[in-house]
Amino acid sequence: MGKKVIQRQSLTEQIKSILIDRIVDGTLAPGDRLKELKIADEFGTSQAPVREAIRSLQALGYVAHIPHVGALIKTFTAKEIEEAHQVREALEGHCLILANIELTKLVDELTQHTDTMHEAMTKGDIKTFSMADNLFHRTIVEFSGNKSMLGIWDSLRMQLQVIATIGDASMPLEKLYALHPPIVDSLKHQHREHAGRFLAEHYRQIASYWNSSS
Amino acid sequence: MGKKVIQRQSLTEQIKSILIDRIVDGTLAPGDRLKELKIADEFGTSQAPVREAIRSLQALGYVAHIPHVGALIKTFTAKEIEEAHQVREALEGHCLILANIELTKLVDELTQHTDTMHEAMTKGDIKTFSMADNLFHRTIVEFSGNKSMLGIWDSLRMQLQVIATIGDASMPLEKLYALHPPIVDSLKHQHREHAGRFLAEHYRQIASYWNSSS
DNA sequence: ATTGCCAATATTATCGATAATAGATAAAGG
DNA sequence: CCTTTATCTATTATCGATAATATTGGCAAT
Repeated sequence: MGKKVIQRQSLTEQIKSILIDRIVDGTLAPGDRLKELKIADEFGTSQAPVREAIRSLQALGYVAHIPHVGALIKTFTAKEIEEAHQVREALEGHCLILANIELTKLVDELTQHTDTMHEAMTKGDIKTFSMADNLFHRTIVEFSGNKSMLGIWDSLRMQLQVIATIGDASMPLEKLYALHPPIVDSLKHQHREHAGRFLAEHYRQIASYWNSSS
Repeated sequence: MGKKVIQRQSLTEQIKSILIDRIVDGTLAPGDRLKELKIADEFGTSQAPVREAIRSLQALGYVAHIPHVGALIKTFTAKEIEEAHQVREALEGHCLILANIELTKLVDELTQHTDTMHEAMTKGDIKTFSMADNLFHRTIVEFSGNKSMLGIWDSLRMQLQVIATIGDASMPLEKLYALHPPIVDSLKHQHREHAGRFLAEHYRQIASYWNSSS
């Protein structure tokens, strides 16, 4: 005990997390410009820590920095979004088919998520559904035990968040839901190749919906 | 007369590329510490642009930043290196099997690289061999047309460079070379699934060598 | 109206200096 | 002799101010 409970976080870190919160919750929308002095003024700091915080955001893929112009919250083209989907498909597919994982436990956890999705679907609760959907796929990568891969998977959140929030581009929950149980069932029977194929089908469907509405 | 050769690159950018060069060519070795004022002094600038350049390096995965301590050139654990391999395998595998690519052209280019590898092998030119090997795999991802994926693939260069330079941990060139033609041949016969399997085998072999020597 | 230029303004990039912090070293106490 | 605490030092973190650059809006010429 007696350790300093007050973990003093650097200004940069504090500013960074506040800005991330704002980006994630939409207070700062894609295309918005982050003005260093304005933010510095708001937090009562100098320009330096704000500048650093913004650089960190750039590293995390939240903003794009243009010299002598500043940082803009990233906007993604339809192509970039599709590309991100493909990357996730590649990573998840590899984990399903080749990674060294405990299938039984994975099936248990995935089942939980499909259950949640099903419940949210009947209630029409899009937000909960999206979260469970997201967790479903993340869990697959998580179970591979490959932290680097999970980090990369996570780093694509910005690109794919768009779809989750802009509802009209996503398919009906029923269709979306239906793509998941086959994956779990295949795994339940140790048919990892099959699971991989269903996963590919899952992403193919999403892509076609996405393309038809963009 | 014309204007001076306008120095359109910011100090930050200039410092950044110099530091990257030094990291890549080994002048700055893993574990080395980057001292802001020392570097600033060397370049005759203030601390600020150096600091920013270092932040960029962090974003690119070259250094790890520890608060109030500074930036250290990244060192990777055996596990992280293995993880990076798996990520590349996942991405390349996806491109081979599922991406929409021009197989004929890909085969052409891959053949060029295997030829280069073969020649370097007979000469015992490890460096050229490594470069061709690297290009071989990069080409697979490049042909998918997925820029985001290629960016991620590239971002793993640091983790895998270690193996290329530390020769003793890599397998004999002959063995390493032999893993590539089967992939090209499968593609030549449109057997993309086969190619994928040979790719997996390729990475499996490398992993086992890596493990036995670490 | 449309284009190109220039001044005015807003904003980033850089500076030099100071404050805060971690790590090393020396001093004090058992 | 060892442990703990205080002091010193090297380095990062932050500051306020200035320089460099982009953007905006007005004005003139066509």
